[in-house]
Amino acid sequence: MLNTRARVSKATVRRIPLYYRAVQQLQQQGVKRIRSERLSEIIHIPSATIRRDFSSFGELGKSGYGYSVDTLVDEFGKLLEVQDAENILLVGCGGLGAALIENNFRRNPDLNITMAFDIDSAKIGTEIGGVPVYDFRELAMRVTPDIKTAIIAVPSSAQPQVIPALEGIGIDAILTFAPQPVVCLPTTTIRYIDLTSELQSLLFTAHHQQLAE
Amino acid sequence: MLNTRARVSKATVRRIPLYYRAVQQLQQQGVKRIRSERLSEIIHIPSATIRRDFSSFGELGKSGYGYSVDTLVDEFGKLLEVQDAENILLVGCGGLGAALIENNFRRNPDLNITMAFDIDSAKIGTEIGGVPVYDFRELAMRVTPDIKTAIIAVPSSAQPQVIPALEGIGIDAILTFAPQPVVCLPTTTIRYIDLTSELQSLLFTAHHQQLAE
DNA sequence: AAATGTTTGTTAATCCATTCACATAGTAGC
DNA sequence: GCTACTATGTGAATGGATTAACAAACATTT
Repeated sequence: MLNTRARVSKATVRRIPLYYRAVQQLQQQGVKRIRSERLSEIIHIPSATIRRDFSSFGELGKSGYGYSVDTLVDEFGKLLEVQDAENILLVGCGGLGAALIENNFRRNPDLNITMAFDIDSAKIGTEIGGVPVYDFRELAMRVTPDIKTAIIAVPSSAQPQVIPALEGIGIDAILTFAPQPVVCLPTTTIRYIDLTSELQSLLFTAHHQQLAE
Repeated sequence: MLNTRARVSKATVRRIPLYYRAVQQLQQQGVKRIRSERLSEIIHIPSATIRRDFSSFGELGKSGYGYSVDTLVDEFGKLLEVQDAENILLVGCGGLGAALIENNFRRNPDLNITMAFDIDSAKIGTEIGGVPVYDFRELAMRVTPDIKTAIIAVPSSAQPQVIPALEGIGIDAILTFAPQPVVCLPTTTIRYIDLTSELQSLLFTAHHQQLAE
């Protein structure tokens, strides 16, 4: 069923989670079939974009019918590998880090923060939302080999020390909230979430919108 | 000095905060001039992109010299309007909301969360990091007219009630952590930060990278 | 002041993504 | 089974952003 390795564009990859979430909701509502036109209304992505995205994963739909919701849930689930849980470690148990642990992607049982690290001795040895907090200097000792993914919530200044340490223990996917751009191995996939930048560029757009309107 | 309203692309807008942060740091280090080539090494954006972005705000540089760091700090500061403080309200004082308030964009004195709202009576009336928490049902009563910006950190299911209420009191810029897409007024600028999607698409890329490599 | 070297700003080329529009293939009704 | 619909998947057109490459502008040195 999977397409002959048609290249999946980066823009499409960023939309997979949105598709997955939407079709999951439809499935829960008992909806059995969905047209691209109708899905477009729900998630606010043009129907042509939806059809092109979907077609890059194979011929998921049927002409004159639409898509089977169950099929879509299966296919996107496979793409996102939701069947086997992804264990994740988190570095930096300040306000943001602690909030992320508490939350722990509760809606997605396949995403688990299983351990956390900090250098603050007041936090080391404690638990946050059931997740143990270890000394970051014991990283290599504490980490289990199934963990390939890390979330970084440390101050920007500390990040340059954190990344190489993570790469040293086999982490190859990093989500970081420290905006400081950083050099990492070519095998490491890194993504930045920069809250200040998001807010500033949002404000820029909002304040300059009157010109466009 | 400002260019004759050359259109600023969306991609450029998203980079302004990065530029601003970088040139601020250079200024603090006492650096007086910077070439696009050198700046490129620092922020990992190609020098051609930097020059094109900068030129959309006017002729900021000088051939054979580069850019004056002070000039850049001034210009980007003006673009981001950092001189007058932006007061922000936050809705939803759960783990994430509380962490955002505690943090309160401390590095950027012009960004201030000045009040917060929740519907949990245990939180109403308290303070978080010096910011008062009010009853969301008193939104119209409590909000001051200088506030045009809101951050939403409520569960997705609650968001459809929150947005119209905010628009009703004059909010026109919204940053939300609830991924549920939502209809809002054409005058409202909204931006989503979807942590689960970011993580899922990161993992997709990381897991499928071996094919590309 | 002339010559040499440097770096911008921009034109042109390229790349990537979105959108249009429709032939094709399947559905639904009779 | 035949006819009338319907919605996909995709070639072609468009649009937006990035990158290459270089003429023009300025700095610096002699």
